[in-house]
Amino acid sequence: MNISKPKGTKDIFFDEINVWQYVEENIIKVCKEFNIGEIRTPVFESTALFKRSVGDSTDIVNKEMYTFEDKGFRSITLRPELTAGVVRAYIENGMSSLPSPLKFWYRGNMYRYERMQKGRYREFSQFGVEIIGSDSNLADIESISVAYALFKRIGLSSHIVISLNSIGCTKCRNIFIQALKEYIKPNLNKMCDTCKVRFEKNPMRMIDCKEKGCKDILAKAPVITDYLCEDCRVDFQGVQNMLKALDIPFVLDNTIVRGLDYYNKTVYEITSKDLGLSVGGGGRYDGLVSILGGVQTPAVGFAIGMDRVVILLQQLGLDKQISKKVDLYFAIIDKDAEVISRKITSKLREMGYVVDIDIQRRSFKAQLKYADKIKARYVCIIGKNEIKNNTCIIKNMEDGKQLEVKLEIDEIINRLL
RNA sequence: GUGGGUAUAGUUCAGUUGGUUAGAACGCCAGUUUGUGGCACUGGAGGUCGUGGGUUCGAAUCCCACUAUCUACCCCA
Repeated sequence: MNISKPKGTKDIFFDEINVWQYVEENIIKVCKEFNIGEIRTPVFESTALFKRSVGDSTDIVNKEMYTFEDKGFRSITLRPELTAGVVRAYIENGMSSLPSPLKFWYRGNMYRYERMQKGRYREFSQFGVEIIGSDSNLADIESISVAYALFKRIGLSSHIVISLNSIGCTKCRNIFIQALKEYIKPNLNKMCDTCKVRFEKNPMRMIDCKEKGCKDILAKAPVITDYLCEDCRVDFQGVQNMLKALDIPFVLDNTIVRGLDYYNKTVYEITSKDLGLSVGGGGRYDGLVSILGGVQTPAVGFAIGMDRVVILLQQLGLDKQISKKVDLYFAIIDKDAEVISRKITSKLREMGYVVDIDIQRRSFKAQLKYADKIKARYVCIIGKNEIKNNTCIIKNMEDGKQLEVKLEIDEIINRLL
């Protein structure tokens, strides 16, 4: 083998794929319960879509996109996130004329050209929900509820923290930015280089700078929540009250500003204490639909990093509980049993049992050994004697006890517990 | 983009001051008498020593570059 997978990608199989499927199955269940429909959009989109939506000054657009020119000289980008694609689809398919609000969920691979690290890949998978058309904070609540319901369903709700903040509307945010800049200005030369650039281009992003010097200066900086206009303040307070009433735990964190430009009002990040990593985030993006050429439409959404959720499940040992088992393995010791055992096998499979069968004509001993290795709960043995008597032997692999029964579906099923 | 570590069998790793045919454990396959798994014993398969250069009579071992990987930044999911 001299060809290996591209940097930042991975192969998923065996135990790990079980964990992925476990999460995906629960996503489908939860979304169905919330009456959220799935949407699938292209893996690649026009580069302009992300430049306009995610924002020119963001790291994603500046240095992380997989962008290339196709044979028709179009600039194409592998999606680094999916909100932009969903909103594009919303506009392009005239969904504004559909009953509002619309709720979509998605699951797919995203691509960002980044240096690899724990839980960070160049091809990674996100699950997300977008609610388009409601300007009420009940929509914010709904989206947070979905995220929380999923974590609860997969047994992680006590391992995550929802950090909440409001970054206001355009009006009050601009007043805040003025105040922030005035405070920073005298100390600007002490700040890091990226902050100096952000001071001009995207002052909000200075707030979550991790640089020590910047942190010290920002510790006493004005706080966005003090500058919210009456509307935004009431809206944000309403979100908090509602979450409390619904017993969805959260903490307030005014350093959360999100790395994408399209957010406003309530934003949040979901982090794992065990991993020390963000596993998801979201918020309101009332301006995005109009930025992309649609009529002004309010919207909220979030995305969860599936890779990190899977890592979290594995790290907590929850993955072992969801490993899949084989109900019944057919050990065939006689050629005359090959057809009949296969007929029974397919009937059992149609009934939903997980059934495996020898496909190698190996020795009986080897077949039992194999059944043991794939963790078969029972083995059905059919050899010369059994064929002659029209019977089979059902062996319980846990206690080793076995019983001869008639070679009939019902008889076999009765032995499987 | 920046800093540090690592790279030998499917996996986890040994490999002496550079010296014949590169090892172990686990895993895999098979056998230990004819139809019974886990335990034990025996045997077998499996390695361009990450890639390419260089030093040397001789390189898994020393030097350089590249690549991959892990980790901390940056940022995020």
